[in-house]
Formats: sequence, C-alpha cells, structure tokens
Amino acid sequence: MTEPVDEIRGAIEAATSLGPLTEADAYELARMATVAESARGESIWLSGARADFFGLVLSGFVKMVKGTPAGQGVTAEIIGPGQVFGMLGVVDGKGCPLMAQAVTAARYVRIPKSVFQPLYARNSAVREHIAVRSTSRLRQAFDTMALMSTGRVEQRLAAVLFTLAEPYGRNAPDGLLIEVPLTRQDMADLAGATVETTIRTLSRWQSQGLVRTDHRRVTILAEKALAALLEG
Amino acid sequence: MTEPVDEIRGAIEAATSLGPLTEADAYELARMATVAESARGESIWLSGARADFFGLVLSGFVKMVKGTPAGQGVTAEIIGPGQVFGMLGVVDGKGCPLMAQAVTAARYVRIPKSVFQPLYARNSAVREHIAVRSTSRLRQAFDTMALMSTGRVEQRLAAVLFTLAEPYGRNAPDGLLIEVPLTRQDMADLAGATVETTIRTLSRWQSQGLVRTDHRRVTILAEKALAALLEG
DNA sequence: CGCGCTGTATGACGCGCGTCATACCGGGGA
DNA sequence: TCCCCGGTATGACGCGCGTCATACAGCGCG
Repeated sequence: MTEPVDEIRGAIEAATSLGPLTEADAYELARMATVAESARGESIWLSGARADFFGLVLSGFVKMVKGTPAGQGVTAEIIGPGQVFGMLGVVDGKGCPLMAQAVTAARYVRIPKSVFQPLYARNSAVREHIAVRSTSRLRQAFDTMALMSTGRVEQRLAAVLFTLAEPYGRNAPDGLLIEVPLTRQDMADLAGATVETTIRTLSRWQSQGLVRTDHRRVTILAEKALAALLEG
Repeated sequence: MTEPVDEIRGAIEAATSLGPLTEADAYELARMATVAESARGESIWLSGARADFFGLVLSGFVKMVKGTPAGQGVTAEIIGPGQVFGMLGVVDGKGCPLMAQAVTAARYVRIPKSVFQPLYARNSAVREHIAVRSTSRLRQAFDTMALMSTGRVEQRLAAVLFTLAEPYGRNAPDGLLIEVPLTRQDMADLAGATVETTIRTLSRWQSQGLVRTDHRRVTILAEKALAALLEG
C-alpha cells in the first residue's frame, strides 16, 4: 500500500489541469492536501459558500450545479477522475458560485486554496496554463449558451450526451459507452429539462435503437443518427 | 484635431480590459493599430474566420454572435465604448468562434494580434489581468447558461435588460435608461427568443408601465416590478 | 411622388414540453 | 418478510411560445 501523500502527489502530478508543477511544488501541495470521500448525492460544498479548498477527483464523478432564481438547479459540468473543480476562485479570489455535489460515490483530494495561491502567484507557467484552460472553457460556455437558448430538448439532450462522450466515452462492442453513471434526473439537469421529458426522449431513442441505457450508463448505438438530431 | 495615433493611445490606455500597460507598450500598440468604422449591421468578421486582429470600441456598439447548429444566431454579449472584443484568441492562439457585428454605426481600433501577442507574452501583469477577466466572464456565462436553460422568455428578457443596464444604464428622470440602441430582433437574439414573442412581451410591459422604448432605447420605469419577474 | 425596405405590431394556430397524477420495479432496513 | 423509497415509466391536460400571415409606420431613393 502506498503512502497517502504519495498517492496524492501522483494524482497531482498527473492532473494536466494544474499545469506544469515542479516536483517540489507537487510535493508541497501533496503534503498539505487531504483525501476526502463523498457518498452519492452528497454536497461537497454549497453554492456561495466560500470553500477554502478546491478538489481533484481521484475516482467517481462530481457535478457543478448552478442554482437558478427559479429555484431548481442546472448542472454546468461533470467532473471526472483527474479533473479539478472549484479552482476558479483561486484566480481572482472570489468564491466559486457553483455548488459541488457527488454524482456517484467519489474520492477526491482537497487542496487548500491558501496553499495553492502562493504557488499560483509564483509559478507563471501554472498561471498561463490555467488561463488557457479558462478561455477554452469560455468557448465551451458560449456553445452551451447558444444551444440552451435556442434548441429543443431533444437537441440539448443529444448535445449533452456528446459533450459527455468526449471526455468520458469509451468504445464498446456495440457503440460508444459513456462511463458516467447518471440518473434521468441528472441528465435532465444537464439539459435544462424536466425528468419526464428526458425519460420520454430517452425511451423513444431506445425504441428507435439510437441509445441503450444499462445501470445508469448510456451507450450511444447510432452515433450518426443521434448527431443528425443536432442539426434539426 | 488630435493625431490618430494619440487618439488610439488614449483609448488604449483608458481601456481597463487591456490591463496595466506601460507607456511604451501603449504607444507601441497605438502605432501599429488602426481605426476602422462599421455601419450598423455590418459584420466586422465572420464566425470561425481567423481574424488577425481584435477590437477596441471607440464609439457605438458591437455584438458577438454565436451561430447555432440550427442556423440562427444568439448574441453572447454586447460590447460598448472602451471595451475590447475578440481577444480570446490571443490567449491560446485559437481563433475567436464568435461573429462580430456592429449593432450601431461604430468606430473601433483594430489591434493586430501579432503586435499584442509578444506584449502579452512579456508582460505578466497583462496576462494576469486578462486571466482574471476571463474567470469573471466565465462566472457570468454560468449564470446565463442557467437562465437560458430554465427560464421562460419573460424572465430571460428581463435578465437581458438588467444585464445591459449594468454597464450601459444611466439614471434618467423617469427611470433607468439603457443607452444601447437595440431593435426588437437584437433583444430577441440576446434572450434566445423570436422577434414576435419579444415584441409581445415588451408591448405588455409597456402597457403595464414597466418599461418604455424610445428610438430603440429601453428605459426601465419600474425596476423592482421588473426584477420581481426574475423570481417567477 | 410612389416604391421598396426595415422595423414594429397583432391575430390565429399548433405543438412541444412543463405539470400533475399514477403505477411499476428493485434494493435496503427493521 | 413487508414496507418504504428512489428511480423509471406512461398518460392526460394546458399553456407558453414558435410559426405563419397580415398590416402599418418611417425613411431613403429614383
């Protein structure tokens, strides 16, 4: 069994989101970080709460949820193993406006912002790396905005599946398996729709042979046919 | 009459979006930049086109439009005097995925990316400044995403007005005047709705005394009542 | 002046999808 | 074992809003 600090350090060094850290920096972070676990559905932090740490997922999946004025939440993104979440606040000192919640049972590293901040201030390569990632996410955000404001639910849902398939898709014998276990409610939150409509849409797709769901995991069976819906 | 280069330099130094430039840097940029004009409705660059410059608005307004797979466009943001647009591509070298189009007759400074890039690479204060602004826009983007995916048109439209009022609102005798001249179509694009629905909604608000429109400029008469719609 | 074009406005119609209600299934706990 | 609860599924209903059609006012132009 490896020492926890080594496991953490390994994960930190492997996380491309953090950028090019020196060995000493990685060790420093690892030394001050801790591993935490959350059960499925558990909140890691609440929206608006000034979390004093950000997270690096070791296993499982975490979602970032934005509360709407209307009350219900919309999921902004799904964070998987090797990805960090809640680091936005590190850049400008403001808190993260999104709620973090475990989609599945999850293990993750808690890295105190107070430890990372000086490193961020000192290491310009890390700053640059994070800046580039921010702009890339901004591009994605524009795409999502455009989709959400014009599309029908069917299109949004299809887009959600493809968005998830990009980082978390795996080729399976009969199609493209999305490795994130999501309930219909989870997908509805991603698409900005209701559970019922999501269920209906997926049922229809299933009967048309476009997708298959198995233990909360979706497999895209007919990629081209599903992609065609996006043009609608 | 001031020399063009001085007018440009003044605008560049005043633009907070560009960050803390040294005098020499500002002069260097100004020397290589040019002033351009666009008539209302004119495209400054097309989506996907690799513009080799970004812009700094001197007067008038410019909108950034994201084309949707479905065909029609959604306006991501409105850029006013003193604001820059299309600078995203400078950070990571990729092009700007949004179309830039003049909402009104507009004058703007064209700053070649090839001139700004080395400055960006050299001046870490500028990098940091831009990074902070990116994260702030990312936050906004999350808000907009949440709004677009859940809200009714009425709510989205109200949100659009308040979003515009923040940078471009001015206190007028009878309310809050939004200084951007927008057609109903423009507002529809911002809200992700159709012209007809936008017209109907604004007509209703007008008859209820919530807003007034005058020469394409909207005045919010009953701020609290309008804000109440957001909670719906 | 009439003509065309753009922007605003209003009505009719239909469908997508949100809302509410009901039912079934599987798993974990007393 | 039964019960309960979270997740899935399906039907009925209604309304918001997108779509299409029509009308009119302002404005530049030949």
